[in-house]
Amino acid sequence: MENSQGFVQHITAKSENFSQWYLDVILRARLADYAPVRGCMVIRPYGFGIWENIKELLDKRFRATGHRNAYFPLFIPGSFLEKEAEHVEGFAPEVAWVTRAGNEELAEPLVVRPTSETIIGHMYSKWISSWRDLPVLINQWANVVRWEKTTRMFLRTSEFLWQEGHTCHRTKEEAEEETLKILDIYRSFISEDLAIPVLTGRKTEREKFAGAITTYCVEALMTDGRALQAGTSHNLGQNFAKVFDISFLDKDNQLKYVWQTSWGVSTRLIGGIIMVHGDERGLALPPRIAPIQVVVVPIMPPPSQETVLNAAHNVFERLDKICRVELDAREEYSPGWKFNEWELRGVPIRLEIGPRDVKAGKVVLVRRDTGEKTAVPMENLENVVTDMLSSVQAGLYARAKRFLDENTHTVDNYDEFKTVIEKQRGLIFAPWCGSQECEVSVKDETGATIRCVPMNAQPNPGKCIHCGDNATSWVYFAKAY
RNA sequence: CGGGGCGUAGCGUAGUUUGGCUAGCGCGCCUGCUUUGGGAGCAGGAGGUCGGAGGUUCAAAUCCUCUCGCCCCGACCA
Repeated sequence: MENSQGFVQHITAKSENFSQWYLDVILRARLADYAPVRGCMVIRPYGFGIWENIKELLDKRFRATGHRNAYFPLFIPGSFLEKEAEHVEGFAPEVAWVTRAGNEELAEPLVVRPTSETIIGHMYSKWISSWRDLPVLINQWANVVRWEKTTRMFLRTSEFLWQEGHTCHRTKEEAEEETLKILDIYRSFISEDLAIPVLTGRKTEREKFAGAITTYCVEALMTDGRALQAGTSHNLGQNFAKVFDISFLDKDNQLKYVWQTSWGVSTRLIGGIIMVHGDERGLALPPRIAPIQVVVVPIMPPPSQETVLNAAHNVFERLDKICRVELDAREEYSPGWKFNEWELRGVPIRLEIGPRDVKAGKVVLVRRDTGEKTAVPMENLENVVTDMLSSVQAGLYARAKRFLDENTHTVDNYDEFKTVIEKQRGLIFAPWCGSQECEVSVKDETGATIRCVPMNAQPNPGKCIHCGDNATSWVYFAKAY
């Protein structure tokens, strides 16, 4: 794309100041705005449109695997949170409390849910009594509140939207299978629908969910070289079942605790989309989740106004049957202004139609990922648009995949490790002895954390990057959001 | 939570050091005419009391105290 700087007058250069660029894109593309409450944001219609598409596509995948949606209360009795030791310790510092209603002090203070394991566990203990009641496969789309000290739009806000799945199983094996099944749904959803390549793996003891026995995760690499945890799937074992007494009589007439899982992704995914696909011109949205997939911009100098507008309406009607299309016929903005605006807002395909095109029976298509322009005969319109939407989706994925590959470094000595983290960032694949001491030391000394232990860890030779003892596995390190 | 920076019209800012403001400018907005294939032009017009509270002073955007919020770097964290 030539002259890319000249067109973008309203956002900070991505190469100059990534953080500021990120915020500018969000505000200028009208994805979200600051709320009058500390750490909170308003998700505007365009940003919420992305979330609605994410919801729809993910929900389909959940339903297809037997999950059903439900809704549990926003308020949780304060005492619930304290029942699971690790869980309290993990969440206590960031929990918001309700202690008063009107002028009355509440007999038992309530917490605003930071996550729903406890209250759902409480209900499950009422609902489950026999092995025939299992499995329970419930998901909830909800808001949660975590009083974070440092907030950042979409990545970490005091309140955010997410889905949380909570399941109960008869056996340990079934629970593990569910945990991994969900991890795979996340992996395929994020790579196929969001066009973001991810790593899958297991969290270390230090990084896992408070109260889980194992946490699996999908990690993505942002274009500033930092990793983003995009989703997690936890095997909760029987920790919560024991605390909330979720038990059942098994086939062998023995009373047993259920085996549970929980898993979630949040509006943070939108932050990931921005940071993976965005460029100097602003947002670039993968077609599958773009609220507007094609924007029709008519170019109508005076004598031809009616002809062009009619043709544009006709094109709109045709495309409306096959994709999410919008006609931008506003007269108060020039075509050039609209081009820049819709690029900033990340619309995958722009369709230009002017007097010359009408005369020639063509339209011009411009794709957001490459800027490439194509003149298309009117009669092929639907086919070409459909193909181009797939092609943009694939193009964005390919570009992100190339970036991930080029920024994943295999390193086996600590000096090189430190240099790479400091100068190039990205992911570092390195051997680790498995001790928390080394994990913490590396973090203190370099700022990098272990993002995940890969799923199919081969028996690996090698010496721990930090202490030099025999490595138990090769793991991915990165600076993370 | 620590260090640094910033809050003046919808947005971006000048003015703050050295109080004197009737707060200046650009974009955007409104009206009209001309325009329309990469952020159109001209003319006219509306809009701010300087994040908030208190104080010093004849006089405060400007000085002092407190407070709220945002950004950056770090710490912490699902």
